[in-house]
Amino acid sequence: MDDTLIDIGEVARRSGLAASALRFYERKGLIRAEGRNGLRRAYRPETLERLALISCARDAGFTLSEIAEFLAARPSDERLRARMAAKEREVSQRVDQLTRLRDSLRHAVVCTHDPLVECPEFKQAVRRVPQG
Amino acid sequence: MDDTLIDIGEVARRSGLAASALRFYERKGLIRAEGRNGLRRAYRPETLERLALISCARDAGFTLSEIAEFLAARPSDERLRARMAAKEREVSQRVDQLTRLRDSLRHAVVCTHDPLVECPEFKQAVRRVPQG
DNA sequence: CCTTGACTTGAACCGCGCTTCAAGTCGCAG
DNA sequence: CTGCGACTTGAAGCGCGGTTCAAGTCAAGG
Repeated sequence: MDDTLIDIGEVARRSGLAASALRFYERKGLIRAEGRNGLRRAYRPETLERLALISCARDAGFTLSEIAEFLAARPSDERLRARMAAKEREVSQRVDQLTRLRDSLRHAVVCTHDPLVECPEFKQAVRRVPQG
Repeated sequence: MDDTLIDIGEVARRSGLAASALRFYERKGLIRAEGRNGLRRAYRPETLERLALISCARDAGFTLSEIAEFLAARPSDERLRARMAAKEREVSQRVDQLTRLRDSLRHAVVCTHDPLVECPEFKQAVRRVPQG
């Protein structure tokens, strides 16, 4: 019908996600097909962008239902806005913690402590963050 | 017997982990009790430090078996060292991505786009990273 | 028209990281 | 000695994020 629409195989290929995952996301309300070509789902190309965002958020530790909520966010939803602000603080802390962990790993690669886990420099990763 | 050893209930309380999780970690080889008091596990206080490290790594997205490997690392294990170097690069990328996501969330909190997900500034989160 | 093969469905299954349960053991206070 | 309650075990169960399977549909090419 509309050749600007793409089918699930192509979306899978271009997004790097399995077709089964795309159907799963649809059941969860994260994406939807614009229409059908016979039985086959026909997706708008923008879906790829949306999927990239979904993958990013999922990698960041968001659950799929959180992502679904955030994707539906309207500027008037103050409760959701507050949840996003909370999530922002959470992500900030994760950034700090991951940064320390990265530094520890970086050190581990050249460390001679035996076992590595005993190295005080390595243990930096686990340093208490103020207001943890 | 040895009152420097602490029992599972206290470890649970002080680590914030459930006793069931501690037994689970033991089965997975992540921690071990120094001895037993009757049937009861008796842990060395250093276990708490180790658990903090485990929690940190787990929050960072390491699987429990990865963590077990890394905890056992000896400086002579070159293969493991290489895996840690790889993990370091992975963590670096996650830091970058999370940083972008944090910035997007920060913006989302004050954004007026409707729906939010259409905001170009918000979409920064998903910006392609060179050599992704 | 007929085959091919990518799609469709719902349901069952998976690995991970635990938690819960049932049944039993034991240390310690009274 | 008698509870009590915190511990012990193995096995089963759970929520998440999907994958796999069986059986069926259908579009397009030869």
